[in-house]
Amino acid sequence: MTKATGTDPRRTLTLRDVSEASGVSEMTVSRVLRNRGDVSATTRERVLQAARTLGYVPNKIAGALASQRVNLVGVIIPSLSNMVFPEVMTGISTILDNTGLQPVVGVTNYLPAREETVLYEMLSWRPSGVILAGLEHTAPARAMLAQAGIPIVEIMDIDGPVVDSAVGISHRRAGRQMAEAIVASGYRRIAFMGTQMPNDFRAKKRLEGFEEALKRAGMALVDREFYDGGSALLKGREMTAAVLRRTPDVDFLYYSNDMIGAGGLLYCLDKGIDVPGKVGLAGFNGVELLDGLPRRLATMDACRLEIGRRAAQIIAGRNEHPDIGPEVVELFPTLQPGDTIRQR
Amino acid sequence: MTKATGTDPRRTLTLRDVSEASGVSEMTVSRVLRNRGDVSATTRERVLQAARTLGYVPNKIAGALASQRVNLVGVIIPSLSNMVFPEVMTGISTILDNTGLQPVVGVTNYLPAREETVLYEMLSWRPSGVILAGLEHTAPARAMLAQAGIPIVEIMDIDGPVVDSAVGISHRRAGRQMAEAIVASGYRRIAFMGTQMPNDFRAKKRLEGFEEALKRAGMALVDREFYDGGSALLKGREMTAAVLRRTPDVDFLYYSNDMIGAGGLLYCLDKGIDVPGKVGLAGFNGVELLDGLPRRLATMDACRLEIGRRAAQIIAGRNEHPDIGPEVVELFPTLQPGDTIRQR
DNA sequence: TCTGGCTCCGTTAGCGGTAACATACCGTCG
DNA sequence: CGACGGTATGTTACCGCTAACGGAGCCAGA
Repeated sequence: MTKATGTDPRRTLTLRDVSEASGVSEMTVSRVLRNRGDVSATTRERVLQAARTLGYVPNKIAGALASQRVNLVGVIIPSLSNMVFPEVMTGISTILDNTGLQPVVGVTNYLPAREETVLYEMLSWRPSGVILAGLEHTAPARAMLAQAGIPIVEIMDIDGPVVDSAVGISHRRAGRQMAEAIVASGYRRIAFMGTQMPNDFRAKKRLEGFEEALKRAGMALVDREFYDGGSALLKGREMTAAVLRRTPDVDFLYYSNDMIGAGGLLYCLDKGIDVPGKVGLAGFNGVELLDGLPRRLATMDACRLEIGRRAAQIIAGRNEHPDIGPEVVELFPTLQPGDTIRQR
Repeated sequence: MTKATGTDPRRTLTLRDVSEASGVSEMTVSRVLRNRGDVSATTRERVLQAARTLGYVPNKIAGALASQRVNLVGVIIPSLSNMVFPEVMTGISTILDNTGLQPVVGVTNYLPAREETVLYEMLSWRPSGVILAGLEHTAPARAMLAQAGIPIVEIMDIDGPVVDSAVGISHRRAGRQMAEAIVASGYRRIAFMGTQMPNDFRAKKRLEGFEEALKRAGMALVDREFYDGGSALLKGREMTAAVLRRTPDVDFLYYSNDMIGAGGLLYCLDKGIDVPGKVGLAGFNGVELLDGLPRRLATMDACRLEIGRRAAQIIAGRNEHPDIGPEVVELFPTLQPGDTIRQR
């Protein structure tokens, strides 16, 4: 920012410039621009006129410092390329748009250390609240959250201890439910495919729940395959090919997300495999993409939009009424059997 | 933020708290925490120790106001659900990560009025630079950009007048190139499918370029179909079905983006249509998704990652050396014929 | 006429940092 | 031994805005 001397026309404008141009005090200008306090209609008009012709843009930095109020909400998510998170963002935005609050996104790439850094950066802007994905954080991050003195909402997951508020689903239960549905449909030789990522705790919990339910039914996974990086759709194809080759008598393929599931589905259809007769498939998430596939993949909706909305509501509510306490909201995903689990 | 009286342990900490805890002046603490100026190793250690145990998080609002420096870069994009933009974001992040600058995202939903609002909000935080998609802005937005006195980079498109700097491709040329390739492969009855969105100027320019090249070859589109909203993959199927029904002798389907193109491809394969023999297909963008499809859709890479990188480089460079002037960078997308244009 | 209560607007004192300058302390060298 | 330069720290004056309060002007009612 060029800081200029004297009458440089490109010097950044301040309230004082507007106040001089309109012949009132800075305070009155401030009041007009914030619609706060009583100002006569004529003065208001004169000030607005001056501000417009000058092209004045208020300095929120100074405003925030003086008022101790920052209309930002930090949102910390693992990734933007997952589609899941943009959708959560949409949910958050729809609510925040009516509140004067504004989301600011930070991305961690599933790295806890990065989450810590991003959180630190965000908190240093003194936001009105923080929404962050997951329950697993580094110890310093946890300490910062506890100290921050602002509403914190952990989203997506509720299987674990919560710092303050939380909105999410039980991934463990989701995995269990899917396993139960699969077993109930008569499938017996079940394989799993998913991401390698050690820090995708939610995928891990789903798998745990899944295996737990299998065990309870006296069964276990007959094969498993992991990937990391690359085009999920392609990886889904490749992993499916690998599993079918290695374990030809497999009769169900459970994918940790819909994208690789879709790849697997396309592969099976390519190969002329009878789906869901010979092999059943299921994914997780209910991504929009699935609607366009030749067959609807069985999946579970992760309530992403609703999670975003509820989280934003908690922040907005506690911002208005600071005496509201923390809250933990569990949402319940619905199983959508689609066309890739046989009905009995 | 709870503002507290007296010795409330949850009062937000300030430099003063750290300075008292470590027995030095606030200024010294400030120096330590910013790694600036000379501080003896012992004091430094003592200060850091105090800051850590207190859990002090600096207040960037105050810092920014005092130093007239804000390490934020505003990034304004039309949408997060397009995949194109997350990828641009990735490009931006990789560069900014090494500079101490931090991206802040704003989303416009392809609404010019919303872009204006978002821009105003961003500028009111006095960022070090702004990156925004497209060359089309409202008059007030354009005025704000011109006034801001910070580096501005318009990205994605270079077909038009630039406010300051720009990095992008010529969508008109891209459309033209694709048309030429299609015509050269012997296709003659070509249909177009794309979004309805009146504010997706880049898609519009591609179509213009496309039609222009057709015209030059003595041809014209034989059919066209638009959609808006919904699952792009599904819409691609539906539109393709509609076009094939309405214009059975069509021999090429040009899609404004790869997602609907993929839907169209899946539809054609479902129906057993000979691709690319009887009908050829092409999209635009080169999304990762395509790698997993049964056949590779012809497309053009829009250089998204590189656009993000170059834009960020411009901001970072001009931030370091304010005397560097504006710059317009044209990138050249490459046509990837894939398997859906017949080779001759 | 005076009081009280409005409406409208100005003054003052920060918010929590940092730039720029001042200062204390030390060793070195002419 | 005093002037000098470098290092390590403190002091002062803001940055641009807003909370809180104060005061002028005006009208109604006693």
